[in-house]
Amino acid sequence: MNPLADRYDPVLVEERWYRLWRERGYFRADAASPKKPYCIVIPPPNITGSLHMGHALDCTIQDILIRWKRMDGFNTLWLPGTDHAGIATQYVVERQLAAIGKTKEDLGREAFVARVWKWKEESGSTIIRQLQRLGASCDWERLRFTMDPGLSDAVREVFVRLWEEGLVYRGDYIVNWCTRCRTVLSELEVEHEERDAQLFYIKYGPLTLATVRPETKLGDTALAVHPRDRRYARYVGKILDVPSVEGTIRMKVVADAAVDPKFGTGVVKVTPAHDPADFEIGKRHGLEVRQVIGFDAKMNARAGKYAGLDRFECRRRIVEDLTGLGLIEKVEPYHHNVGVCYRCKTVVEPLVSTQWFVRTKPLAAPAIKAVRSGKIRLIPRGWTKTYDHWMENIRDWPVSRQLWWGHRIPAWYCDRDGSVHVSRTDLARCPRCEGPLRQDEDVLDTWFSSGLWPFSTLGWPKETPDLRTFYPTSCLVTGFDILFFWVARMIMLGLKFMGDVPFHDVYLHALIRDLEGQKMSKVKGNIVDPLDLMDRYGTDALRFTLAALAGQGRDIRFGEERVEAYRNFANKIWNAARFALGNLEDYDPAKAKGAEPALPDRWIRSRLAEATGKVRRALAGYRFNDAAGALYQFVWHELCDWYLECAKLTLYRNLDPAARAQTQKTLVEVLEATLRLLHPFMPFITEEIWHRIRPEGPSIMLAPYPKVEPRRHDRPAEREMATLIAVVTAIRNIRGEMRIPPATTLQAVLKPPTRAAARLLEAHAPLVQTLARAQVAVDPRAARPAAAATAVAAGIECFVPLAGLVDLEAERQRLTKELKKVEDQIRFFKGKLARREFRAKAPREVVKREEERLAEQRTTREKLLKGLRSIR
RNA sequence: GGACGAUUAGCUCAGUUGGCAGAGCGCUGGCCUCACAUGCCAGAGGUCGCAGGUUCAAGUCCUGCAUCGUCCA
Repeated sequence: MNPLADRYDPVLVEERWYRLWRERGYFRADAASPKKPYCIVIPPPNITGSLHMGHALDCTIQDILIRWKRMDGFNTLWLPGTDHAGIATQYVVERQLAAIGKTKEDLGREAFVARVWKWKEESGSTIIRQLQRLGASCDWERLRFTMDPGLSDAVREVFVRLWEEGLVYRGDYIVNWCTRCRTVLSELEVEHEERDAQLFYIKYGPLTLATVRPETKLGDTALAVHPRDRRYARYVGKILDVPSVEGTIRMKVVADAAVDPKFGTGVVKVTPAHDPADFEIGKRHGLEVRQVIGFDAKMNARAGKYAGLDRFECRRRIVEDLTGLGLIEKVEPYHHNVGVCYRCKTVVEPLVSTQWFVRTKPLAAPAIKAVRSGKIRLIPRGWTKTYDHWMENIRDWPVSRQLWWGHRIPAWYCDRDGSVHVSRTDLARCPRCEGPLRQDEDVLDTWFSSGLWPFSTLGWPKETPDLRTFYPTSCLVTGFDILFFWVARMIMLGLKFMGDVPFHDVYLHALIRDLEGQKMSKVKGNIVDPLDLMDRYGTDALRFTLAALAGQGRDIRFGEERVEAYRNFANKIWNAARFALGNLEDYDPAKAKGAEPALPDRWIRSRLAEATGKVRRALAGYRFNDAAGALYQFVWHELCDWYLECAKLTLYRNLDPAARAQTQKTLVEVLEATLRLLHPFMPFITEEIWHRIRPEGPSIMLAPYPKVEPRRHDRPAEREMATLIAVVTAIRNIRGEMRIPPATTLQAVLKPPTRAAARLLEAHAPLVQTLARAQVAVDPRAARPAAAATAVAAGIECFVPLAGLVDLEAERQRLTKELKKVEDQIRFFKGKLARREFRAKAPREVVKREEERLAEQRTTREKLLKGLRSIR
C-alpha cells in the first residue's frame, strides 16, 4: 500500500479517476434496465460559454443528486448537451469576421452558417471539457446539441403541429427590436435599466406636452389626453394646426384612458410606430402607423431632413431645431427605465414588424394546473406564486428571430398566389400553383428549441426506448432567472406534445454574486473563475463549497475563503484516512470477535447513523447546505476530534489484540461508510481513499449509499460519551483559562454524584486521562483538595489542584465568570417557572424539562460557590 | 405602481412543525501533543431592522413601518 502523503494533492487524483470512470462506462444509462429510472437533463450551456460559477453550482448540484441516486440503486441518466445560442453565437462569429474586415453579408447566408458550424466544431465543446473537469457524471454518449438532426426534427414537428392547430400565427405587431443584433426580442429578453434622461416640454400649438423621445415626434399621428381631463376636454376631437420642425403639421386630439393625466402636462403625443402603448392607442383610434426609425436605428426617409441620422443624434438635432423655433417650453431632468437588449445592452427600439408568434394562453392553462396540483413541485415553494402570476398574464411569444444561426422557420411563401406553407419537409414548388417558393428568412428563438429539451434529447418525435424509460424526467436543476424563459416553456410544450409533465421536481437555486452582492461580469472585473479555483484548491473543495452555499435564498455571495476552508476539510479527511491506514496493517477482522465494541466505538457508529439520517433527509429535501453541514460536523468534530483521539488510546497503548481489532474494525467501517456518504459531494478524494481501504472493490461510485439503520442509534452510548466529553472539556477549560501549557500533566479529582457516573468514570479513566492530559482520581467521597480549580460537568465535580501552577486569583476570576453564567440561567428558568400561566398552560413535558434544568443549574451553582469559597 | 425576497456575531450565512440563539471565516490566548500548523486546545463576541399584536412562551405566527435587493408593469 502506498503511504499517503501528509497533504492531499488533488491534481494527482482527479484526472486519473475521471478517465477511469468514463472508460469503464460507469456514467452510462441503460434504457432497458429493470431498475427504477432517475433522470436529469442538463440545462444546456451555450456553445459560446465557458464554465462560470453559475454552471459550476448548477452542475455540482445535479451531480450530487445523480451520484446519490446511482449509489441508491436507481437507473440514473444525466443527459448532457449544449445550446446553439442564436444571438450569442452569431455575434461571436460576426466579430471574427469584423476582425478581417468582413460582414456576414459578404459571405452570404450559406457560407456564414457553414462558418458558424466550423467554429462550433472547434470551440463549442470547451464547456463540455470543463464540466468533465468538475467531475460531472453525465452519460457523454448521449451528448446532445439543439441543432442536431434529431432535435431539429423535433423543432419542425412542434412548429408544424402548432401551426396546424392554429397555435402559431404570423402578423404585424409592435415588438422589441435590438438594433445592434438586428432581431426581435421577446419581452423576457429585454432588461430594464434605470437611466437619467431629460423630459422635454414641447409646444404643440395651443398645447404643451412632455416627452423623453422628441425624435419620435416625426412619427406622431395624434395627440392624446385622458377622457376625464377637464383641462383639455374642449380639444378632444379637434384637429390642430401645429407649427413644428417640419413646418406646420395637422394633429388630431383623441381621448384615451391609457393617458396618465399626472404625467407631464397630461397631454401626450401618439407615435404608434415607436411605442407599445401608443400602438394600442393608435389601434383604438384608427391612427396611421408612421415609422420614422429604421431597423438600423437610423431615421428613415419619412424623417425628411433628419433621414439617415442615428436616433439619438436625431434627438439632439430636433431639440436644437425646436429650441431655435422657440417651441421648447422647458426641460426637466427625468429618471426612468429604458429597455435594453439582454445580450448586448443596446437600447431596444419598439418597432412594428412582421413576426411569428406562439399563442400561449391555451398552452399555459394546463401548465398552471400542473404546478398548482403538485404534479410539478417548484423548490423552494415560494416560486409557485411568481410562476402562477406570470403564467396567468402570459403574452404571446414572438418566436421568429432575424438571425441566420438557428432553426430556420419551416414556412414557404409563394409570390405567385400569395400562399403560405408550413411543412415538415423542405418545399421547392407551391403545392397550390406550382410556382416558385421562397423560405422564410428568419430562424426560431433559441428558447423554442430548448423548450423541447426534456423530450427532444430523448429521441422525440421518435418513440425511443430512452423516451419511454426516462420521460418524465425526475428533476430539473436550474437558476430561478430562467423560470419563465425556459422552465415555463418546457412545461407548456412538454404537456402539449408528450401529454405529461417534463419533470416532477424543479430545484431553483440561487445566483452567485461577488462578496458585495454584485452580479459577476466581465465589465466589472469581479469574475471568479471556477477553473482557477479547481486548480488552486481542488475540484472536491469547490464542489463542497458550492453545496454548502446552496441555501435556498436568492443569491449567494461568494468569497474564496470558503473554498479554502473546504480545501482544508478535504485535507482533514485525507489525514483521517492516513491515520486509519497507518493503523490497519495488522488488522484481522477475525480477531475482533474476542471483544465487545468499546464505548467510543459504539458512540461513533451511533453518530454516523445520525449523520446518515441527516444527510439523507437533507438531500431528499434539496437542502444541500444542510447535507454539507452535517457531513462537515460529523467528520471534523465527531470523527476526527473525538473518535480518532479515543481510538489512539486503544491502538497505541492497549495490548489486548481483540480490543485492538475491534477498534480497527470500527475505524475502517466507519471511515468507509463516511466516504460513501461524502462521495456525491467529493467524488475524487473519496474514490482515492476508498480504493486504499477496499482495493478489491471496483469503485465507490457503485457502492451503496449508506442507509439509516435504527438499531445503530445507541442512546446509552451517546449519553455516556456526552458525559465523558463534558468532563474532558471541563478539565481542558481549566487548563486553557489558567494558561497552563499542554505539556503539563494535571492532577484531577472527579467526584461523581451517582454510582452510575462513578462506574462510567472508573471504566474510562484512561480515556479521560489521555484526552484531558491529566492524572485522574475518581472518588465519590472526595474532599475538595486545597487550592483547587473547580468545574462541574454533567453533575460531576472536577477538582484540579493548582498549587504551584497558577495564582489563585485567576481561578477566582474564572469561577466568578462561570457563576455569573449559571446565575443568569437560574434567573431565566426561575422567572419562567414562576409564572402561573406557564405552569397551567405549557405542556407538562416542557414544564418538567425546565424544572430539571433549574435544579441542575442550582446544584452547579452550589458546587461552584464551594469552589470559590475554598480558594478565598 | 404591483409582486416577491432579505434584514440574526466584525464578515458571509444557517435556524424544518413556536420551547435555553448556531456554523464557517475572522478575532484573542495557549500549543510544532507520534493523521493533519491546510493543524490542536480554550475563549471573547448577539436589544435576532423598528413598532405593535397573538400566545403560558416569538428569531420563528399576524399587522404596520424603515432600509436594501430582485422580478413584473
